[in-house]
Amino acid sequence: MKADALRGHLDALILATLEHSPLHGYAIIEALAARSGGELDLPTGTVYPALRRLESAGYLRSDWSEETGRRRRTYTLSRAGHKQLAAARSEWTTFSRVVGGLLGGIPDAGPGFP
Amino acid sequence: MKADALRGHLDALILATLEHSPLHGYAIIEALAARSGGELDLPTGTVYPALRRLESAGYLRSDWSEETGRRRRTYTLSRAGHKQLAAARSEWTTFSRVVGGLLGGIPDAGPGFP
DNA sequence: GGGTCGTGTGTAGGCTGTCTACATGAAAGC
DNA sequence: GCTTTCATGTAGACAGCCTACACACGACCC
Repeated sequence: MKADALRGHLDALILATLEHSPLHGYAIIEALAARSGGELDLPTGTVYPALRRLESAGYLRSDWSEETGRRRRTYTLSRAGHKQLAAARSEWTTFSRVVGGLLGGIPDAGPGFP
Repeated sequence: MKADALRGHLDALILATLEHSPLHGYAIIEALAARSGGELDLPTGTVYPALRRLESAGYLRSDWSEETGRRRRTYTLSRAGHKQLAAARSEWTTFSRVVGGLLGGIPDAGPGFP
């Protein structure tokens, strides 16, 4: 699945990924891939700018760590981020109901199947 | 709801709207508003370019009519359009399953809770 | 006769967010 | 030593939706 289809929903996915535990960028990509059953494979050039965007919007905080000898920037959901995630969930519910209704929708009125 | 969130799904909605009967642009906007329960209110500057895009992609055909004294361009779903709609439905199913799954989320599964 | 509202189609230019491609560097494995 | 994996990041291209505007005709009211 292309991230292109996510337009406007990627932020929510990232926030949701960080909901239970802080992660660094690379791990976020892996987590999304794992939790989607391999369906999502986001390029780094998509995720890193998104993280900086979310941080500058105040939804994430970041801290550098070097424990493993590798420098990692670990992102944590802020209070505003939690709030934003809740809002995003609600928006998604509306969105998927509307689109699903329109696409799946309208029990037929058309010529039938056998 | 903003059409901005539709990024990449608008085409599918338009095709679905035309599935059962041909409509002209203005009527498509009204139909989408009605069938979404007023949730969708697309600006003409979004829909008309989309229609031309879909036509030049071969998914729609258009015919001018002037019955009421008003010139209308009525769009009809082509065979390729029907096929595309089916593909879009299938994509939507995957997409909403994945995003819904990630957002609604997985009861944790995170390593290391105390 | 003039103003305004609803219907109807369309273009121009801007903005946002994703894409591809590239650059950098350290650790792990061969 | 060399390649792969982990890890972060930037630059520029591109698609698609946005706002704002322009045009035209009918109906209605004053």
